[in-house]
Amino acid sequence: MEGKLPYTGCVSATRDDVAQRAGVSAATVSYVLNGGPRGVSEDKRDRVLRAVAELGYRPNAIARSLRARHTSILGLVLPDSANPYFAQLSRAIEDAAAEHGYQVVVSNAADDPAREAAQIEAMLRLQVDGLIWIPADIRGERGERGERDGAGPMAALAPPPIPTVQVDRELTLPGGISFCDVVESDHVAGGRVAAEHLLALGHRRIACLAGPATHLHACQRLDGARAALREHDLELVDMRHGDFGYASGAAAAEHWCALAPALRPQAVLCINDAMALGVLSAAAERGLRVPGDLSVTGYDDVPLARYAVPPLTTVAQPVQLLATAALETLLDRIANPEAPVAPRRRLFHVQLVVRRSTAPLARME
Amino acid sequence: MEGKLPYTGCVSATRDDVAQRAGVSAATVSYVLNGGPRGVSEDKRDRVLRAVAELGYRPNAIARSLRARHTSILGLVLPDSANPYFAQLSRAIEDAAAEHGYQVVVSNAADDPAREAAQIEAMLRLQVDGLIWIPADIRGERGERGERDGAGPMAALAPPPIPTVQVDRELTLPGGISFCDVVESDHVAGGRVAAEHLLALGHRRIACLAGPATHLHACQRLDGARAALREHDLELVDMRHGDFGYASGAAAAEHWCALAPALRPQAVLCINDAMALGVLSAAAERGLRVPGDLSVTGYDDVPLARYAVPPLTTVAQPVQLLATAALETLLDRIANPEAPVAPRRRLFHVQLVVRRSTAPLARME
DNA sequence: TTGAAAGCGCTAACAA
DNA sequence: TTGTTAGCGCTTTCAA
Repeated sequence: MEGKLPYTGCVSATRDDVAQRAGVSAATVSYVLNGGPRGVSEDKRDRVLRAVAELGYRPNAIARSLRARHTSILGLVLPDSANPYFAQLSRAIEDAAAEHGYQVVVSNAADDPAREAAQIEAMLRLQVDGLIWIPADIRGERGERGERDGAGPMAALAPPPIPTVQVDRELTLPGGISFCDVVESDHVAGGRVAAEHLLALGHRRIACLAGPATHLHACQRLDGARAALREHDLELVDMRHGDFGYASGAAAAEHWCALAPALRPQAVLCINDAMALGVLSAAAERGLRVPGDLSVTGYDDVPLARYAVPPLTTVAQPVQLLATAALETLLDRIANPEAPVAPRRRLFHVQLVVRRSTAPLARME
Repeated sequence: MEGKLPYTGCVSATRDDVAQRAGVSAATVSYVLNGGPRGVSEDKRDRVLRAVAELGYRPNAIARSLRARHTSILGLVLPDSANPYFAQLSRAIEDAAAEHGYQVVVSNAADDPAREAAQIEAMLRLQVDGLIWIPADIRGERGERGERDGAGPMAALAPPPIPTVQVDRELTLPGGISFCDVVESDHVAGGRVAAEHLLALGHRRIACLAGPATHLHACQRLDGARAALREHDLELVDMRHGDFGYASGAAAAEHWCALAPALRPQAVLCINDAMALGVLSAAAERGLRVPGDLSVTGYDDVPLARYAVPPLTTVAQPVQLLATAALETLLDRIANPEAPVAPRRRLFHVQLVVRRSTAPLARME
C-alpha cells in the first residue's frame, strides 16, 4: 500500500459484477440494495451482501440518478461563504437536508452575479432536485449583468425551472413581483428594534453604517431604523454605505472617530456584524471607548459577536428556523411539482441581543 | 408568471428534442454543443443553436457524466465550514478548480468522523473525479469510530479509490505510513517562529493554548514552539487544550487571568486564531490589557485578525499556494491515474505577521 | 420469488 | 460532413 497509488476505483465493480459473483440477476441486486420494491429470499440476500463486501462495490449515484430521474441532492447558492453568518445558515440547512435524506451541494458566488449565474446553471445541469438560493445581489429593477451566459441569475430562475426557495432576502421581478418562494426574517423590524434600543439608551445623534443601496434587505433594516427615529422626530445624523466586510466598517469608523466629540455620532447602528466588528476595531485604534464614547450595534449575531471586544449588541436572526422553514417549503414543492400554488413568503421574528457595546448615553460627553 | 409556479424543468427538453427541431441528428447536436470531436457546417450549427435557445435546452450533466465516465467535479471535504480559515482555503480551492474547468462540491464534516466518512462515501458514489480532503480529526493510530458505515473515513480512503490529496494536515496509516498525496504548510516552523517572536520580545513565562492532542498539525505547532523554548532552556509554563473554537480560548484565558500577576503567563501562544480571539475577549473582560499585561499570538491569519482588538499577531499560512498546489497535484493524478507513483508531500513556508497583540515584556509588572 | 429487458440522456465509434 | 447506433450503470416493468 505504501509506495504505490493504483486507483482501485478506476476499475471499480458494477452492479452486474455483483450479480454475477452472487449468482443472481441484476434486478435482485437492486432489490436487496434498495430494500425494494420486491422482497428477496434470505439466501440470495446473503449472497448479494457478501458479494458487495468482497468486491467493495459502491453504487454509482450518477447512473442511479439518470434512471431514477431525481438525484436526492439539493443545491445551495451562497453569496459569500467567508461571511460567518452564511456559514452558520449553510450549516443549518445542510443539517436539515441530511435529516430528510438529501445531500447538499453548496457553491459560493463570491458576490459576483456572473459567477452566481454560472453556478446556478451548473446546478440545474447537475439536476439538483431543488435550489436554496441566498441571492448575492439585490439589483432591484433589472437583473442585468453577468458575463458567461450573457445574463444574471434571474435569466435562469424567473420563472424557476425547478423548485426554488430564496432564503434570507427577497429578489423580485421588476415591479416587485415574486417569482419563487421566500423564507426570511423581518429586516424592517430588526432595524427598528436596534434603533429603539439605542433611543431608549438616550442616544440622539445616531449614525448608520448601511449596506450597498442595491441590497434590499440592507435597505429594509435601514428603513426600520429610520422609522423608529422618525417617531422620535429624529433623523440619522449620518449614513454611510459599506460592503458588509470588516474593512468597510473600519473605514467608516475612521471617519466618525476623526470628528470632534460634539459632532461625532453617539451611536452607530451597523447593518451587519462584520462591519460592526470593523467599527469596534477602528474605534479602539483611535482610542475611542465603546460603549463609553460610542455605542455600536451589529446585526446577525455571528458566533464571534459575543467574543468581540467589547461583546457586541446585535440583532439575532432565527437561523435554525430559517433553515427548517426553507427546507420544508422546498420539500413540499418537490413533492407537489404540479400544484400551481402562488409563491409563498414566510417571515420570521428577529431578536435583539443586548451585550456590552451599547450603554446609556454618558451625561456629559 | 406571477401567481403560479409550474416547473418548466419537470418537462425540460432533451438533446433529441433539439435535434428534431433543428432537423439534424442527435450527434450533430453534440458536436456543436461540445465543440467537437467533429466540425459542423455553418448552416446546421445555426439551426442547432437556434433550437437550443428556443427550447431553453439545458444539457443533462448526469447523463453526460455517465457516458463520459467522468464528471468534471471535484469533492472538497472540510472539517468545519464555520471556521474562517477553512472558508478562506475553500474559496481559494474553488477558484483554482474553476480555472481548470472543474466544479467543486463541498461538504462540511462538522468535526464528526462519522459524518465525514458518510460524506466521503457520498462523493465517491457521486463519482467525483478527485477528492480534496482536509481531515477533520487526526486520530493517529487507529481510524476507528464512525456510525453509519461502521468505519471512519480511513476505511474508504486507504488506499484511495480515486485521486485524493490531503490539504493542510496529514493523516497517515498506523505507523506513520502515507497513503495519499499531501499539501500542507510547515506547522513545526510556524510554532517555532511564533515562540521565537515572543522570546525575542523578552517573554519567559510563556503558556500555550494547544489543540486537541489527537490533532497532529496542532501538536506539530506545539512541538515547534517547545523546541524554540528549549533552545533558551525554557519550558512552557502552562499548556491547555482547546477545541479550536472561540469559547475554548476564552475559557483557558479565564483561568490565566485569574492568576496572580507573578504567576500569570507573560505571553500566550495560541494554536489558531479563533482561540486567540477568545483569549483577547476574556482578557478584556477581566480588565487585563493586551499586550501590556499579556502578549497573545494566533495562527492562520484569518481576515478578522487584523481587525481584532488589538490587531492580532499571528502566523499566516500561504492559503493561495496551498490551494494551487493541491489542485496541481490532484490534476496530475487525474491525468495519470495508472502511474504508480509514491505519495507525494509538499510542504510550504509560513510567515509571521506582527501586529499589536504582542509587545516587549514590560520592565516592571 | 425471480430474470430479462427496456430505457434514462448522452457521447463517440462506425459507417455512409 | 453527416446519421446511426452501441452502450455508460442503474431501476423497474413485464413475463415467467
